[in-house]
Amino acid sequence: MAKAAKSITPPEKVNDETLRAHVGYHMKRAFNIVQADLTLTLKPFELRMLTYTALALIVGNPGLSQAQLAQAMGIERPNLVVIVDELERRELIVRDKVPTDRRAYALTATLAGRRLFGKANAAVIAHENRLFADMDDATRATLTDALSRIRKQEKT
Amino acid sequence: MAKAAKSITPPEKVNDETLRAHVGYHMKRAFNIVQADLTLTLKPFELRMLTYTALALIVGNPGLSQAQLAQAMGIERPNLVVIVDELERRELIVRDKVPTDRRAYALTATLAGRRLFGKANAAVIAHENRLFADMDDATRATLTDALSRIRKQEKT
DNA sequence: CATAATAGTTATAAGGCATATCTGTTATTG
DNA sequence: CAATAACAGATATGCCTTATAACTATTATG
Repeated sequence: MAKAAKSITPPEKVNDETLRAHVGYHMKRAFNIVQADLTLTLKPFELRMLTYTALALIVGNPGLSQAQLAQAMGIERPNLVVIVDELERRELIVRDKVPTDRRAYALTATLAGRRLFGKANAAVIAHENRLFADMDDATRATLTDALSRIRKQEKT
Repeated sequence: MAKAAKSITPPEKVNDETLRAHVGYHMKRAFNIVQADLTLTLKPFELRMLTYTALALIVGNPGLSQAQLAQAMGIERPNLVVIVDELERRELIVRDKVPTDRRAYALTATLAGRRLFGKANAAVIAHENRLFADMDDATRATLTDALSRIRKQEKT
């Protein structure tokens, strides 16, 4: 009974029974933790989740257009612009003109970009191994599979 | 081959193999979908995820203080103020003075608040059943359990 | 060719979240 | 017990994420 002290009004422990009945509640709580840890993990590389994700997709899809990238990231084009701006300014990627379509840019990672991504990605893998340390591979696979099966509903 | 059209540069389908190796990536994608659907679900009640959550916790913990609520929701006190303001303005909750501690407020849901929450919560349950329709109860339990086992790491 | 559609951009706004700071109030402690 | 620390709530402020509207330049279409 360390510091029982002065319990203001009702319970010391807040009852969240109603919310715990919802899967989405657990998803949010878990993701908050993962996200916070990921932010710390990426900080040494001066990357945020969004810039890391964009860089990952550009590295894995050389020549990608901004519209494709925005679509893949599930964000709107205007919001992607500043992300691509930042990666370009840091010379991690280049915006090349597409000869066959002068409206579009072909995004490609530079050598520095690929190198930084390699290091950042290794850190992210370590971060995940740390966070999911007490979760065996089978459970981890089940978790991943269950999550990836959640899909948008068709609007009948 | 419906609309193959004019494939700008590289693939039609963006390769996110690297990202798919991370559980957090699947968590974010899945949560985005759940969150978007939840927003639509709560709209008829003029609730957002945060106001719904706050209301749920106040209904389930009558007399809760704002500090306790903020801590339970994992947000900072200043951000809770506006949420509680909104619920109070809509007369879904009341801020009662705590006689034993004149600094604190005891939050309690009004009858209208409890009624609205009842309806909203039923809608949220329906929303989850819809989203997780193709997931059997065992998988759903495994998912919930795996998610709730993700914990903040001790900073050795 | 006129019009629509597309790629990228700019401007703008709203929501979510954090920090610093302030006012009262309560707790601690020398 | 008076001085100080700690706490509850509130205000101000700023950053990040995301969305929409509207603009330019270019390409596609009827």
